[in-house]
Amino acid sequence: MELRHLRYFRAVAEAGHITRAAERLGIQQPPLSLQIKALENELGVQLLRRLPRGVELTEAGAAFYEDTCAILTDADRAVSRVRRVARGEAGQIAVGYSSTVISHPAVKSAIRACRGQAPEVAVSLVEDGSYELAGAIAAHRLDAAFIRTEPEEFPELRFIELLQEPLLLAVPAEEGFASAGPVSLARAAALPLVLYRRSAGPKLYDRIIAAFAACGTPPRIIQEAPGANAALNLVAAGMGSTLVPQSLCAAHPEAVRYHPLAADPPLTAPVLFALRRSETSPAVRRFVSTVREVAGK
Amino acid sequence: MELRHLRYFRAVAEAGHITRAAERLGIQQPPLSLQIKALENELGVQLLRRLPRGVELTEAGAAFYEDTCAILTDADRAVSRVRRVARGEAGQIAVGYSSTVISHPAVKSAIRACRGQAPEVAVSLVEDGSYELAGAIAAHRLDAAFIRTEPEEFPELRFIELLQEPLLLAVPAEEGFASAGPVSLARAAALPLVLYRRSAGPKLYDRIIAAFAACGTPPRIIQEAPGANAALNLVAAGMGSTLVPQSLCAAHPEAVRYHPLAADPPLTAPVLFALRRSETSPAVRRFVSTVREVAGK
DNA sequence: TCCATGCCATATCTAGAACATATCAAGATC
DNA sequence: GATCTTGATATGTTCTAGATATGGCATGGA
Repeated sequence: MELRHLRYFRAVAEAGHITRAAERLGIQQPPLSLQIKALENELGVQLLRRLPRGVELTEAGAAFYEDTCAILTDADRAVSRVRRVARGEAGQIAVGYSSTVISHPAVKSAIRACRGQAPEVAVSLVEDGSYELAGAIAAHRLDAAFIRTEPEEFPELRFIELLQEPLLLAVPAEEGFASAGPVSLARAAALPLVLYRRSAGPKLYDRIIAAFAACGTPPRIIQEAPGANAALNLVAAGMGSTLVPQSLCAAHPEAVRYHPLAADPPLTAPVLFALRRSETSPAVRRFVSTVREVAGK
Repeated sequence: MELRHLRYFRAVAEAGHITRAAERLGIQQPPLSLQIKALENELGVQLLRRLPRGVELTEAGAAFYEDTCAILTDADRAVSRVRRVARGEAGQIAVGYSSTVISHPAVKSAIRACRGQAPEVAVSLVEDGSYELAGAIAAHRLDAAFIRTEPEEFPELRFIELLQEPLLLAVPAEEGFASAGPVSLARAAALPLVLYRRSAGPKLYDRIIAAFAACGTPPRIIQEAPGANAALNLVAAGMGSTLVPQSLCAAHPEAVRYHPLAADPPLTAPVLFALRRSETSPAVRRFVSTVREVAGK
């Protein structure tokens, strides 16, 4: 049995005439009669009652007509679906993010843009640390990720810098400076600092330490936190101050005050986009190009 | 696109090798390669990545593989279903019954036997009067019916007498005879009678009247009821006595006493099975033969 | 009663497609 | 670098879908 038999049978069932169905199908009547008979033979079932005028479905034929229509529409749907998947308009992608990037408006709008452009792509989001995310991408558990720090150990991955955002000084509200204006590194160094631990992002960590050192005011680090969000929580609790990427400034609006940092060169934290160099999935490639487009990179 | 392409693609996807899939399919490798390529061309989508060892599915190929399997199993199911329908093992039938036959054990067991033999046949049951049921069968709204009276006006229908059951005398409990034994027609004639109206079943009605007349004791009919069940309700209310088919003797066990009728020849009511002479549906034909088998007719 | 009409079935032919055989090419493995 | 594995290509053969021509049968009108 082939789809041709089903297409022919459907046409005959709907026309009620073999001759008329043949016209609609663009073939002649005898081959259509033969094909229908071949189908009946293979099934071992009479599908049509031949009447003096036209044909009508038997009980079995009526049941088979239902299934025939379902199969043919499923086949059509499968064809259009595979084409959409090949164009990256359907499918599924798994995207990771580290906790300090998801609040950045550019990241949010990138993900929103993807959903808008390819609503049939199911995007699943996973939060984890930069290193873990990179490993998951290399192991094909994820397809891409927004991270802060570029791990060195993954030559098969590519990292695209989407943006640099300034670091802010986050101070407990009750100890805040009078003005909301910029604060110099020297003044910041006078505050007791909570900082995330170096292993969570050594490059930025070293840049911060070096910046303080450059203006002759080594910072006073009184507490280490596992990450920037944890450090912010400690600030909110009044334990000290810290430096966080600007996009976190919506956190703890009551308990924490955020001040721009006056530093030269400015202290900034990057948002990186990680993906496999040899990516084949059309949905992922489409996602990647949308993200780069939105970020202008 | 034909089912052949889908069968071939499924085999290749599952084997991961074109050559090995060709073996399983019982064809040679070159035509299989060509068929797969033809499928890819028609879809305009690359389904396979050709590797040094075998092939693997692309994203689009994986999506298409899912749909392919669904379509192929649907096609197989459609084939087996149409065969079951043709054998009368699946489908749907609409059966009618008049109110006084459904309680007969032979009717119940006939319907139960059909459900047991062809559980995939959906049986819908409709209650109505004998004339209405016959009309519905002739109009193809029903397929068959269990009735009491054979209407004359339907030459296209066949009526099979499944059984004859004796009539019982139903008497209000407080007026019952002392013994549970048979009651002669003459004694019954002394009671005030409730009888269903003649139009509901003229043949049996006339037989009853004639039987009374034959022993010289015309009955005293004090009330007419639309049918036997309604008459029984009146008996239960103490309005009088009536004659009902034996299978109704489970009704009103507290309020009504049932006595066999001593009459020669015995007064009996038939159960008829009505169906179209030109029935084509295999499910209905199967139902009919099961009913006749169970009834021994 | 006869003929015209409409529609499906049968017989036969042809062109195209599916499949087989033989061979090649590319990458992997030793 | 030789060999093996595996898919691609080239070419011939078989089978079958479809075309053409014709027959059969029932219906409807003259």
